[in-house]
Amino acid sequence: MSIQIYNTLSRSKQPLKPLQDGKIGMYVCGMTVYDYCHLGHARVLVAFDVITRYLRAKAFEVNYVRNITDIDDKILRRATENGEPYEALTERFIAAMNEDAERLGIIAPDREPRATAHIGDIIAMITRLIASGHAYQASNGDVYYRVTSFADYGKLSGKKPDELLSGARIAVDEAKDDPRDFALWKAVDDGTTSWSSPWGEGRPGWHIECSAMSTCCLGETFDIHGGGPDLVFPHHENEIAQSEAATGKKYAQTWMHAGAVRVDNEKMSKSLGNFFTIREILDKYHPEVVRYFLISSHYRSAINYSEENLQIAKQNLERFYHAYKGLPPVTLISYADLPQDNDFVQRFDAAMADDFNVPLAVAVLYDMVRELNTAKEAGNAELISSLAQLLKSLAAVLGVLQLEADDFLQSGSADQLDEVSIEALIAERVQAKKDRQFARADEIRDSLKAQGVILEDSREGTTWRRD
RNA sequence: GGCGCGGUGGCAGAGUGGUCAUGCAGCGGACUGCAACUCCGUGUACGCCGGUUCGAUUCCGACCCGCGCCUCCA
Repeated sequence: MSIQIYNTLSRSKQPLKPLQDGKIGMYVCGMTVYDYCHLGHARVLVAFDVITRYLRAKAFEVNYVRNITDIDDKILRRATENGEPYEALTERFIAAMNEDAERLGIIAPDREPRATAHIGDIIAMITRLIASGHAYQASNGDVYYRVTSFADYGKLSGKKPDELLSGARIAVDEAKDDPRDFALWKAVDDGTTSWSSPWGEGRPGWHIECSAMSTCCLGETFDIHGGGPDLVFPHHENEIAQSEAATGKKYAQTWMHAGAVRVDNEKMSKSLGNFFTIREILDKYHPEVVRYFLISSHYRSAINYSEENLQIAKQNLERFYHAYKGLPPVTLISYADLPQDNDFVQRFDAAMADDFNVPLAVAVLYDMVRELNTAKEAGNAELISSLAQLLKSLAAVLGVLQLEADDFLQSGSADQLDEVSIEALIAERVQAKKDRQFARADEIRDSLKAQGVILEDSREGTTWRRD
């Protein structure tokens, strides 16, 4: 069965047809590193992580490139505010980003090009655009892209150039020939944040770096270009204009965009100031809870951040990890080696092949959990073992459910009641129960519960988890 | 104003022209000393109004509402 992917360019699902058999080049717009990543960034990271995992599971050789924008007006402004060199600022936030990504279980991209390391490629592309009449140097020294020179301008975002002109929100810049034109090169000469170019000292505009880096890493035409929902226009539209005008070839085959993260039904964004950083959420929730929350809706639909929804994600994961309790060790099976005639495998794969329908794939996992729990009650060792192995192997494609049950269920912060004390109280309660002193036993259980520890009795003994 | 996306049971969230999503919560039962966990059972859900159809939540049209982009943002 072929994999169907929704393409923003065509506004429809299309079968994935790699340019080269078995290989996929994918470029995803990454971070501008002047602040901590927020949950919206996490959404994009997780979405394309799952996509990459699935494509690799299906034996595609994925070359995943995710850039880092490390030179930009916002970076420079923040560095000035802090009174530090901009490189110190960007290095710090790159490190923070890597830390956040790792905690969320994101597999590192194959390449992480930085804008400042590709100034030569950027200059080369701008030179090409000027030579072909798609760009010009203005009187202020800036180099601009001439939007009217590209007939297909607007094809990604569905905008018409004429309507952009009538919109009152485009600032009229005297230096530009046309208000719709955008900067490829900004003329500045401060000795520290500028580079030499045929047009004098300066630094690149925002959009050109991605055209240059993607072409550099993946070629002039490649398979998938992804990013956040607010990049469709103008960023990705401008990338297409630059790249296709420069090369005369189709740029990306498929454009994929993640859905927005909202707070109180409003988009979470820096400009609105209503964002939550990944690390502050991770202070309150286990990383897998955050990851699960982010994949529990389809990657293209909007999700709403709320404490309640995170809490529900936590409860959902608890159900999964409960099923793992008391299981024999599980060895993962690679996706290709899974039993292809198995109903769960087929349903899971069909869901994922249909534009990465993770919520539907997760529903399959729930069906497996029920069957696993039933097998556990029946004591069917063979079935238990095979279901557990299948469940964990499929979940690996989503990057969840890879921990040991207690590592998830008993995880908590340092200020909570320690394990030794909990175990001691459990031992005391076991004795009380044996002595049929149920009042004392219940007292211990209630006391632990008040401290966030839930006890569960079973034939095999008493286990605990944190609430 | 232009362009686009969406409105599914208490909540979250898939999906389909005609018996099931799934999870959480609720209710009933089993299990339990009592719970928790688990299992079984349980809901006249598809914004509104028309149209097409033997039959529409699913297709078509109008309307209402929400959201996004059009300016830096993932």
